[in-house]
Amino acid sequence: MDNWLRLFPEINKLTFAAFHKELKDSGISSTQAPYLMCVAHFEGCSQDKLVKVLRIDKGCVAKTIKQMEERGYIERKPDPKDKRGNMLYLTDQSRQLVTKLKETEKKLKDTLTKGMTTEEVDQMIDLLKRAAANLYYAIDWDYPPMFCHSKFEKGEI
Amino acid sequence: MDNWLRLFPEINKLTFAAFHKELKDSGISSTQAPYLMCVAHFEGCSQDKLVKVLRIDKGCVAKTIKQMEERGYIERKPDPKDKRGNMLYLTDQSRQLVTKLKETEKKLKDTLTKGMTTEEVDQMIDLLKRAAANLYYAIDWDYPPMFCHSKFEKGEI
DNA sequence: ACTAATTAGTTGACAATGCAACTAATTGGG
DNA sequence: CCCAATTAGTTGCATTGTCAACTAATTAGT
Repeated sequence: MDNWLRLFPEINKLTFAAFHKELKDSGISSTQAPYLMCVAHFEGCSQDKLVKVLRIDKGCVAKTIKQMEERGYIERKPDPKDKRGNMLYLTDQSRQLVTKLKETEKKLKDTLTKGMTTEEVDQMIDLLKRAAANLYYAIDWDYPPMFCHSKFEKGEI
Repeated sequence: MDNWLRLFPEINKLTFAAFHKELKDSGISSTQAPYLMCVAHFEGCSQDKLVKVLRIDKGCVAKTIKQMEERGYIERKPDPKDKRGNMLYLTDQSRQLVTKLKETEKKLKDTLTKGMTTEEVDQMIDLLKRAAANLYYAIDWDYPPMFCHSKFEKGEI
């Protein structure tokens, strides 16, 4: 079973497990963490932003955000410029969580790159970005990968 | 949103999408493909083998394998040496599918590594294996990653 | 300005996954 | 040999995710 493609789900699951461990008693699940981080980074953004950045179905985003709003982790205001849209914000409660999550992310990066030189880390990131871009162009998917600035307005992603 | 940790779920989703595209009319879903490939590689293995190799919950494996058996993609025989266990086999139907899946995997690897030198590909794989191992040791999970032979009997994974 | 196409979001059906409780078989320590 | 611990697998429940159909608002073509 020496198929290196399996390394991606493998690492994915391991990082999820790490988040899960850290967030056990925080009131938020490891699957919701990316939602929160995204809102933190793009405060006031639409739900559609999460769809594009996180590559999660819009139906799922709608349900999850609704739940997170009910539990007090996200505030949703109607967009004055577009009556269809919502604008997403952190709450006081979730702002603390975000700082904690950022620390967790940092720790996770340190763990993952343990024993690697800075050159190796840089090259790994570079290769992964190229891999993501390659896949995107081959697949003809809706949105370019996060790190492909090409089609995105203002290069804000 | 320049967090390179996001590259892992990103690439993961893109590869899944690629498989999804190829398997649209094959009778099997892109989530079931890994199950099939694993049984192909370890014919006669137990369900627990899939749990360890694919890092999927045993309950989920039980349900999915049951469904795949009903649909004629996997045959399940009782293990004569252990009355609790099953032994998993491909069927004639799924054997064809496996050859197709192997081709898809190969194409996907070619796509992903497009524009990379063989040295770069080798280094990427090496770095990913090290990352997976790092995470595993930090997290204290049940099973070592696929590419960590340490704890596995006979080095068969 | 009017219709057509697109876009943001919601909802419901359903598949996939994870977790916990459970059964039954096996292994190990005294 | 016997009881405790472990192991393989099943089942039910909750969460997360995808897909498709839908509403309502916006944009674009003519």
